[in-house]
Amino acid sequence: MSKQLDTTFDPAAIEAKWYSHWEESGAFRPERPDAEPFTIVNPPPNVTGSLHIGHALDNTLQDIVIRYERLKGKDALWVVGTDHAGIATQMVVERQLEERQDKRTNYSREEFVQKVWEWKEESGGTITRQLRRLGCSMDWSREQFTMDEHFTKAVLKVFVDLYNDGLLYRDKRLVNWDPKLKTAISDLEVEQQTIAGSFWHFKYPLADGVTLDDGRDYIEVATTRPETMLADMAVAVHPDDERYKSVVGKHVILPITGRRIPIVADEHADPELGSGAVKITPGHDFNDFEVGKRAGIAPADMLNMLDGDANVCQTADGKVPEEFIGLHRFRRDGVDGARELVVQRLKEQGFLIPHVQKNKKGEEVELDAEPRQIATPFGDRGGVVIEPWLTDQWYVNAGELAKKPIAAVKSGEIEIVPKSWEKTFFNWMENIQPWCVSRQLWWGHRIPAWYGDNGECYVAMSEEEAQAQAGEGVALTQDSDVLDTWFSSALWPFATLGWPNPPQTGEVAADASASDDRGDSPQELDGAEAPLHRPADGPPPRSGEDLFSKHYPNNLLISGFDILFFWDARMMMAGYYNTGQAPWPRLYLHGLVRAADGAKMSKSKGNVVDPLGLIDQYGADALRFFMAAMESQGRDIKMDEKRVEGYRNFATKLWNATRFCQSNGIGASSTIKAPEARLAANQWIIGEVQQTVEALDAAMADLRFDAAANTIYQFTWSRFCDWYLELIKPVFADGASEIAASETRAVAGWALDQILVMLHPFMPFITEELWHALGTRNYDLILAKWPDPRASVSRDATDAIDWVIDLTTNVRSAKNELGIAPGAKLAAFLPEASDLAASTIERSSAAIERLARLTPVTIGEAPAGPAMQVTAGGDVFVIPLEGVIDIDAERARLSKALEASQKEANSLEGRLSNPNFVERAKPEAVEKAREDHAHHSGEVERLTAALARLG
RNA sequence: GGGCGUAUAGCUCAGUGGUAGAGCACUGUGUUGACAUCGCAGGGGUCGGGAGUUCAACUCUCUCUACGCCCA
Repeated sequence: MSKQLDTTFDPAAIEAKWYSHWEESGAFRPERPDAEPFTIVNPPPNVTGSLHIGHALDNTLQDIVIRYERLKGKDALWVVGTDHAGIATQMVVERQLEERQDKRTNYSREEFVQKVWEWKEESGGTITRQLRRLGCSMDWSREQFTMDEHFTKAVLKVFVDLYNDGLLYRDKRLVNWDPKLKTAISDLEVEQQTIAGSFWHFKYPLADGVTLDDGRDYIEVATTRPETMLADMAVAVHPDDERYKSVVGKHVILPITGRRIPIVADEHADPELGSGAVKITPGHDFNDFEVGKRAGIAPADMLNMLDGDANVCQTADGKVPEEFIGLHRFRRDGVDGARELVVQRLKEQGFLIPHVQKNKKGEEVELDAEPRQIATPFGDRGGVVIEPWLTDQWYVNAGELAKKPIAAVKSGEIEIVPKSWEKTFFNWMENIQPWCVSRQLWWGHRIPAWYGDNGECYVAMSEEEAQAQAGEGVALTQDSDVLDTWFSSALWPFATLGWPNPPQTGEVAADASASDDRGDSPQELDGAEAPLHRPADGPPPRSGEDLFSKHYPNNLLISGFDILFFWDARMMMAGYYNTGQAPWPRLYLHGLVRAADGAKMSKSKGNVVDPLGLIDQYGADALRFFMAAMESQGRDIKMDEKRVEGYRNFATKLWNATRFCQSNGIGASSTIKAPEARLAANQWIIGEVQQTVEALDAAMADLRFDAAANTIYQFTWSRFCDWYLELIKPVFADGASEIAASETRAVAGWALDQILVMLHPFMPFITEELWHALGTRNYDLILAKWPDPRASVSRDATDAIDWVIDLTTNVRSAKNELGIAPGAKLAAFLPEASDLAASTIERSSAAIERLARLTPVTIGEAPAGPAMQVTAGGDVFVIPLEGVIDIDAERARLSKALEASQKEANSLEGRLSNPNFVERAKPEAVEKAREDHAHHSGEVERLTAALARLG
């Protein structure tokens, strides 16, 4: 039953209604057991997060794809869920405790984790509600969480498998330690920032009376981190450095600690840099760690001088003076730390070499240190300087796991779109380092490793299995760490589909054979055109369904490029390792959404645009369309609210066009195939629909979201609304042919339906509303069938309409330039009519009168007197203008056109007279040049004559 | 230091080996009861600079400049 549409379109009034209708009816994953599968997994947002503009982009693109594939009849599955987000979530809960002057360590591990679960229950629905507001058609009935029981089981299995295959191991080496969060983090979670710092130069006195060749009794070293000298274990010089050759193998006595350390030769020391000698602190610097190992120092013997908070602690040799113990590594909150005290003591003892520089007046001044810009590592979550720290952690042999993904991208088995990211991908994957996967947190997947009294390690799925390995009576303690969140999310493409459980053999979709009672309703004249599918009676679950077999590998992954390494690459590694297959054949990477001025959005800058605010203001459809239209491959999107507004206007335009149709008896169409049409305008619009579907399909196949959006936008507004609706208005005038009106109602209703289907992936809410407003439907638009016009339209008909459009545009333009009232109806004469002109004037006089406002149109000579000339295709109309004519204005108009044609003709003439062009250019190009030349020459002739006639 | 990307109309951006398009903004105008969240018409660009390849370059190659991002 069609219903009268309100005169204004109010997005808020329809969005909630349709979303809950879709979700409740199971439309997001209709029962299609025999259909080709199409699968996307959603990048799981942090469970306690909320929707930001980047999510809006990412999810809009995915929803467009999934709705498109669903309309094309596929068994489209969009897997959704949330990520437990170890560090982020634990931080949120800890912050809440802090607000109450409470802290995590006041609780047992179990109590704290319980609090996190409570918070997850409380806030976990926020982002999923927001995704619904955006219109995302995910399969909520199977919503996943990375700490669900089945998912956790998969995580443990992968850990155990990797361990048993020797690809995951425990190792003592330097890690990136975040002293604020007190956990290790991976290389990817470290961000290098350049900050202002200092470069100090010190004297390290040589031991045993040794001197350098130049007589000095010390070696000069320089450092940006003086505090680490408390754990120095060597001084390195380049093996070829003549200045130091004589002292290699000798020793220095460290000031402050009095530690006796060797001078070693190592190529790490750069003779060009500073003095050429560098202090070596293997326990607190990644480069020094390697130097230390080369110098024969075992990691276990490397001195450590910092605790987990990065406060100074006693080294194993007990040489750190008491006054340093407990100091923070450097000045913090206005309190000096070990760095400042080391500098002070060295200066007092005469070991500081001052930095001399000139001040503004040109006078030499002495500073303790040289000011410098220093690349400094920061933790991406905690925001404090990372401390390289020697600990035992679990590592994944990423280099081994990266091999298959690299080969897959090289061979094209996995396509990265846009391709320009491939190089970045290879660059990282080919230089990948062992991945530190253990985290010293409480919230997350606990590492399935148990230790015996003597440190023996047992890795197993459960404590029982570990106990079985260890044997009776061995007391076991479980590793207290949890896994990196990305270790689990790497399994998302398959663990969400039931992996590793073998498919259940139970009855599959018992009602699959339920009667097929569609297609026989009066609406479905074309029986074969029934919708392929319909929603299940209720949402799944469908026990026994083997999702993994059917939906893995997935078909596509869409993500921001910012998580290419964090997530996408690791899914590839996990996919190949665990399933032997790529997780998906295609990876689409989109950019960032930036603020209007191009700056990165950030809370601290206060330039964050809230997508929910935009939805409130313009509607979800407008925001979605904006995202699609702006998404060209490989470029960031700048926020442009005016443009969102423009797409809200587009929605209003469609709304009003539909109201017009309603008021003329145009309603829901009954066929998917284009209706039979005789009238030129109707044939023309059918042809236009056909072209639009083809262009849209091509754009979607290439994932050109901008091209797809623009295609349907232009068709709807510039073709359907601007021309077609105007062309058919005369058909509904009083006294017009009922046969013509009837045909036009059928075609217009059909064309409008095709618009709704094609636009639906981009603007799901308004299209569904209009779909139902136009008449009774057997199924919702979300489950309709993609256009398939299967029509052939006559060239004569489309030429006729193109001719009318050309005529109309030219008449309007001429009137405008001559200052003639746009509404004025004028008589026109066509001295020499082409066949096309003659038949079109015959068939479409009403349209010519209404649009071009020419009536009557006479084929024959015009009476003598002032007139203007207007062309349509090759036909030249003469329009007498006695009384209203402004001869000067018409002369100016013709002169301008003449000048343009003359210029074109000259240019083409030049090209055609160049033998090189005629001989060597493609024949089509030459032919086109000839045609254009003929046309412009003709115009020159015509316009010259017309000007002469004006006098 | 290495890698990648971008420079096209006032703004935000598409684009193709045969001398350029969209949306917004701007100017003029308002005729037909879908729509002023609109219609119609129009102005506006030596496609960052330079060189090369080509009959032909905004499009391909090199180079320079500016900006951005990633990695070290």
